[in-house]
Amino acid sequence: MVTPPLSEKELLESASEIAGMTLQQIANQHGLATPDNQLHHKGWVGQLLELSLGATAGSRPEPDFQHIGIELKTLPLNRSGSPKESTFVCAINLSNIESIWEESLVKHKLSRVLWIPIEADPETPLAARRIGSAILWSPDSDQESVLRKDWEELMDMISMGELEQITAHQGQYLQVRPKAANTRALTKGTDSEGKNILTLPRGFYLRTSLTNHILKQEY
DNA sequence: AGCTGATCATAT
DNA sequence: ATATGATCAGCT
Repeated sequence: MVTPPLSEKELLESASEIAGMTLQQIANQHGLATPDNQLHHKGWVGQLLELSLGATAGSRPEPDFQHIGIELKTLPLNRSGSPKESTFVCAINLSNIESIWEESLVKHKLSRVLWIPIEADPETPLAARRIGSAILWSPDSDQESVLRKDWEELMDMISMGELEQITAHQGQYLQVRPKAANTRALTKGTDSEGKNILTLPRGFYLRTSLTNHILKQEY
């Protein structure tokens, strides 16, 4: 049982200690078996890192390191060392639509993030993948203005009942995509005539164009 | 090869 | 169903 970090400094020290280690080494420290692949274990790497760094939130809607206000995100890298996947931020509440960026869940979630790069070339077995150097990030003013513009455009459409017209092609850094168990999953929403409907749950995701900048900024 | 739309596991 | 953690896989 890893104790939660009491300060930002403690968290960064812990992250520094695991940099360079393999996922197998971390799993061994916690008596866990490494799955052969991630098809049925898509969240395994993220949960392993939560354990290793003493995150406390579990599945509660709170920052991973609540009292120091930091969110933990793993960042899978391809063989070129660039982000391989988009990053899920949060689900969109379609029955209580946010309208103010400053008060939005997206802004709060992204206010302070500890990114942990992880090797994720499919040719490298999961157990052998190495952990990279952590990056403690907050959006700079340029990044935040793009995020805000994307969020406002997308939320405007949602508030107009135009969710079904939104595609993942929209947004420079933020995009809207399904966030559901499958296409049969439903949540409450509103159509363009203001009528209540059931629709596919959606979430906000960060494009790799942003996470790639965050990675490169460090060098 | 990168991207979008679809999907997987677990806890509450 | 919604929150957490994400990656899969077919299409362009």
